[in-house]
Amino acid sequence: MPPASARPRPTLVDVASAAGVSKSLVSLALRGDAGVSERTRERILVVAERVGYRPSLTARTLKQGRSMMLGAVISSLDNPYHTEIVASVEAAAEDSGLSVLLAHGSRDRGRLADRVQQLLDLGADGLVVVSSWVPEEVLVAAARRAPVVMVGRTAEPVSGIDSVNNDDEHGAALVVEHLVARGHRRIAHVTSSTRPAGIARRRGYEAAMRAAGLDDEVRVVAPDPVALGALLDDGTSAVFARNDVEAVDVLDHALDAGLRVPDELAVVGYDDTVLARRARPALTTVQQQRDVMGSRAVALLRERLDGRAEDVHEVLEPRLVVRSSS
Amino acid sequence: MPPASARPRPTLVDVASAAGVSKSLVSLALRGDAGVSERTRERILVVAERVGYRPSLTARTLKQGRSMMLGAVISSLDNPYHTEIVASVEAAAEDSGLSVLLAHGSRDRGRLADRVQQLLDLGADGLVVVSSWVPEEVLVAAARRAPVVMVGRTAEPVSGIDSVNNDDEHGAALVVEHLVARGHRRIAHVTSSTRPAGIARRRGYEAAMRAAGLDDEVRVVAPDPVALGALLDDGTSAVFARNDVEAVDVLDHALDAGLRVPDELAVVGYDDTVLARRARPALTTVQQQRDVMGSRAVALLRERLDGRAEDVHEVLEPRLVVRSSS
DNA sequence: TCGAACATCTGGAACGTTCCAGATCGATGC
DNA sequence: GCATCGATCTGGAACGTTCCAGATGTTCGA
Repeated sequence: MPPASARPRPTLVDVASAAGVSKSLVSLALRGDAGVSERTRERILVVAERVGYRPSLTARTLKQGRSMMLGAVISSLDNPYHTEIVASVEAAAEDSGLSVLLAHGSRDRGRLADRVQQLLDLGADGLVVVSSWVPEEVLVAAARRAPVVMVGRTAEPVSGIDSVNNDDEHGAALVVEHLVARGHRRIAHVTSSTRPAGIARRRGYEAAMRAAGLDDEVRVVAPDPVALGALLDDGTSAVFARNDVEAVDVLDHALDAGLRVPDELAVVGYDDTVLARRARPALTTVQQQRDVMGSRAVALLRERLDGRAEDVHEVLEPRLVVRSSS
Repeated sequence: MPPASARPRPTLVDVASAAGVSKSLVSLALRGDAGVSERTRERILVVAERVGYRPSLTARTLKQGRSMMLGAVISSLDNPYHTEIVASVEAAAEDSGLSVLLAHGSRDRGRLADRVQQLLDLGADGLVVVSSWVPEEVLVAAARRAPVVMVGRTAEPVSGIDSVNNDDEHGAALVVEHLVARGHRRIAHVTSSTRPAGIARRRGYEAAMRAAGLDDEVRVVAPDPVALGALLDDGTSAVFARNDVEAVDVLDHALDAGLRVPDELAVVGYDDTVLARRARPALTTVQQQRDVMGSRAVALLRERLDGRAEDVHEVLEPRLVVRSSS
């Protein structure tokens, strides 16, 4: 049953007996405790190295009741927006001496819920959720076990969950204002999303259109070929898509239809992912300060671990990034 | 120090005393052991549910010496090729009742080595490595603690590490043969890679060119603007890029330069990622059976856990996927 | 010279499981 | 009526750490 190669891994006791001291002393020495003489410490370090000792995080976590490890739950590995947030969370965690373990669960709510439980059962000290698909009640329950922060999604008022988000409504308004300033009036919004962020962006679009006196021009369409085809035929001069992925679709569609971008059609996205930079022409889009999101998320978790009880919801101001597609 | 909300989580003992039985019985009941009477089992399940009991994976792992958990190490979250492999590993692991924890470490060798150690220290039963940046000696050492399989990269002969890879040389040859059959002679290879897969693809390209009697046409250039510009000026009629990411760059460059693809320039990639499907025109590329890679990787780990001692290196045959860019 | 203070080290309990060896008890076979 | 058996349950050791309470030995001041 055990692998053929399985020499049982050395423990503190092995190091201790090899060095002729007690296991407690080995533990102290390896953790750099002050009350260990320099000579002994060095001898112990050498022996530990020689026998290939590595501490068991499992045992340590069990004893200490904390793991120095954060869990990150992510639903999509193929949306750069999510993965870039995770990367920024990792960077921030590392600065705090914490490490991050990722659990991935597609858009399957049940599976995502399992992954949340798994991270908690493993002893994660906190959870960063980068997914709008994890059911909120699962997170509320999770928050009773360890601090939870949602990134890119705002939690319900008194759920026990913190959140870091950008102001999607305002971001959408920035886009509309930009297009209006460029002289556009027929500005359509392309979205397929029923997720909170998508809804907020749509609301922001509609409000900004009304504010610009363009109530009659409000037009929301799905990103499917038929709807897009109709859109391009009816004199629409600018399209604001709910995210970069869908903006790129619109772009491709317009170029295939022989339209010149941005002269005949302006296209704007949201998220400022690598897709926007890579697109031809490069996409105008909305930037969400993802690096700040990561570090704020980690900061919020640490505050909770230090005892904060009230929920905190941070909202970051988005910035318009103008490129050549508008 | 402990969070204000911290009610210590219930343990087996709590459930046991609430149900008026021993902790051993609770353990047996929750794990579905046969020797527990139906009546008691049910009572225990109810009580466990009521007090919100969840087993500690940490304690279980410590006691059992195995975690039912695989670790996956990945260096880049933004290359769809890697993330799609991870997704296929996850699917395969789930079928075996194992879960997968991801550790991400960019292209920082030191950090990746740390992540490998962390997964092992946490008790991962096996490691899937989807990164060419983890130093091989780190993996060789890791393989003494738990089975390790590399995906998309072939291990050294007797390292104790298994691998699942595709035949990059053959894949590159397929591309060249396809282009030759289409009448191309000036076929250049675009690559920037010093990684094993990149090198093998280049070797395959060169060999296939020679086999087609095109020794004089062998041309390898870096994917930078200057080199690409020169390439497009000198009558090159087809470009084979080392992966889809770079193929898309070539595509953009060619289109920007006013070339028609595929009429004036054929472009072919490698990996068959979502990028290839999305590109305009859609990219001809090489498919690597990523789903098979994931399930073979998990299968190899399981065999090791069951005692296999010899290294196994699986090589899958790649398939050409012809789309409209060639 | 003696106790105190300090530096250094040790033993054992505890963390929450699993699992082995055995306890308990009613039913069964003879 | 007695040993045996099976079904059901229990106690305690063990996994590899950490950490507390204390042991040991050395040095110092008076």
